[in-house]
Amino acid sequence: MGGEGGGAGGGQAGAGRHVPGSLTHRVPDLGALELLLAVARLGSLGGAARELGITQPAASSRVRSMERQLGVALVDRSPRGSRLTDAGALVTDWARRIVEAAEAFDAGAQALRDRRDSRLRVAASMTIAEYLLPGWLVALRTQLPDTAVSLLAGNSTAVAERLLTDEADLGFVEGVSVPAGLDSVVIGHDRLVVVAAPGHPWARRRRPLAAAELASTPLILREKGSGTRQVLDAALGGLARPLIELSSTTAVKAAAVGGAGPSVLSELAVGEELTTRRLVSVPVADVALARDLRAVWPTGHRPTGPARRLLSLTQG
Amino acid sequence: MGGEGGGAGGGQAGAGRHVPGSLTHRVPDLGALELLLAVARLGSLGGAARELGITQPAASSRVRSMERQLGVALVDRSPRGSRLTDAGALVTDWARRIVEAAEAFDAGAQALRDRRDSRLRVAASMTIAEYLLPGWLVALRTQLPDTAVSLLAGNSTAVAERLLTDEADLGFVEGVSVPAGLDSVVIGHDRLVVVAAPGHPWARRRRPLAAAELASTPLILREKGSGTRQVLDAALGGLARPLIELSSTTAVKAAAVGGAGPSVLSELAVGEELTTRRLVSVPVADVALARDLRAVWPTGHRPTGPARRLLSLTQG
DNA sequence: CCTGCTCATAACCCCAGCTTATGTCCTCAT
DNA sequence: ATGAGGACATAAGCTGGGGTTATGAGCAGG
Repeated sequence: MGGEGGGAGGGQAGAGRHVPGSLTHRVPDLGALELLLAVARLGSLGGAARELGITQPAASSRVRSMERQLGVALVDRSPRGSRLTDAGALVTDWARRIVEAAEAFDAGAQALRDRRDSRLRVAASMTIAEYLLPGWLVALRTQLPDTAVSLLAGNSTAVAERLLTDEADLGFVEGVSVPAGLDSVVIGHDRLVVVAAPGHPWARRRRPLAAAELASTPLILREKGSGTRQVLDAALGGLARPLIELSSTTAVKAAAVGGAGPSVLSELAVGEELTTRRLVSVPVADVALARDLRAVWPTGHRPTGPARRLLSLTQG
Repeated sequence: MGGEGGGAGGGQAGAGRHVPGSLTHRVPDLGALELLLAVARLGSLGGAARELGITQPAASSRVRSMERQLGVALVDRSPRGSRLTDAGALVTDWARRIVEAAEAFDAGAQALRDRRDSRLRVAASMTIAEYLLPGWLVALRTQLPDTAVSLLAGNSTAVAERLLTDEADLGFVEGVSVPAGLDSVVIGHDRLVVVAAPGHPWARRRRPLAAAELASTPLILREKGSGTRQVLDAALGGLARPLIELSSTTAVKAAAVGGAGPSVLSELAVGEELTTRRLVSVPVADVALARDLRAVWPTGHRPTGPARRLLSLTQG
């Protein structure tokens, strides 16, 4: 059952150097990955080729060069079809994650492009636009393939304004207060979580952390003024002590994962890291770090049509 | 501020069609995305070009064509640098997820290629190899850039055998029993979770589900014989009733997200869907769905060197 | 034994993306 | 002012990966 590989010619013995030569040279492009997924699903190179609208030789050669690039045999060709190797199955699963991320990217980008004149105009806060909306859009697309969605990202006030001036059909905001003139429904919660690398002492902690303790410990934080920083400061009473201040959520995450220290981040931003245990969430006692995520619309104008459909996708 | 775009020429009015034309034509390739991240980080096209080892005109044209492709202005060029547009910032965040998935892919693929003659040979069960290992390898690479890691995926018995015949330095298995002749340490838990689409009645449920109730409800399941199916059957006493049987975890997830019905899946497989609320976890009362994830090694041969380093990355 | 499915190989074509060389615009220091 | 320097844009020309058509070769089943 091993992740078998073999095949794929001899060539360079030895180890895998960490060549700086960017990913592009070591990871097949999206087209190839999609092709691989299609082969996995259909069990045939030719079939996959047909599905992607290319010819069979093209598919054949593409898969072959992918195998050469990776140095691993991915599919077992036989005169009556192709099945994935064990290694191929693994690779395909990893590939699927790339493709899913690409689909989310595509859905988001498309919404960003089609501004006015779309059949569904959504206005959303940054956090929601960043982490949640692409997934919803991918789902919506399976239900309403022909609905053009446009996305406008901004803060709560901007979202409210767009709705009230009828420049958007549906809005999403985070925070406790609902802007005036809008009806809303809670669709989820954004919780700030205290996180640490698995090696950090706090990671083993079972007794919840007290607010005072959190406030007195230097943390890896976003710069002052950022949304999450504001919430944290408010929850602690303006006391958060920075260990380092970084200007992007990603940089903060990277520092925390690297063990530089504990941090406080939106659950949405670290969900992945938590389930794969690159970061561990630390229980907290008496600090209010939860915010509601709400869908909003102008009072009275209950969402209908595509807006209603999107709304139903987001609700529990 | 709004996800501003504008710029990028006039051209086709109209909506966003859901052209089947594969992702490749709508999502920039990895090279372009890396370039965008570099521009975001460095604040300059030329700087980014230098970092990626290409020339400034190449970077300039690449970014431009990316903007043309997406129909959104991504960077604000000025004679003293380039900053991201608001829309650009959003796009960059989505791009980052693709690139991270690609890095995991790369780390995994590299480990799959470098079989013997590597300085660290890891044997892992499928689930761990699929969901956890790539992340660990990415992290390990930052600590030990020159260590070649090889990965062999199989079931517990295969992992044990590799370790005992000195074909692997460190193993990872899931399950309750530790194969004979191996020492182990628990590094995490894999819990099967009952999941449903947000619209499903169970999604709103607060009272935990009883085992009997779960056993009597038709579920979307992997085919009989799969790992997760076995665990579930065992926990329920061989009683799980299938609504549909599908042959891949992905297919099951897709069906569940689509609202076909509730399902039971590994927490690792649905972590992402849970945090973005495409799926909701249903509380369960009296069913034992947790398995330990363990690192294992031959009794006595405590991991040292790179193996120890990897182990420490995985521990809480 | 032929029909029909699979995959492989060969010869050719095209365009995306690279390079080098040069131009424009702005800023800052002399 | 004026010239040096940084950052981006434009213009040529080259190259290779990925596509196409055309054809061959294994294996299954009527």
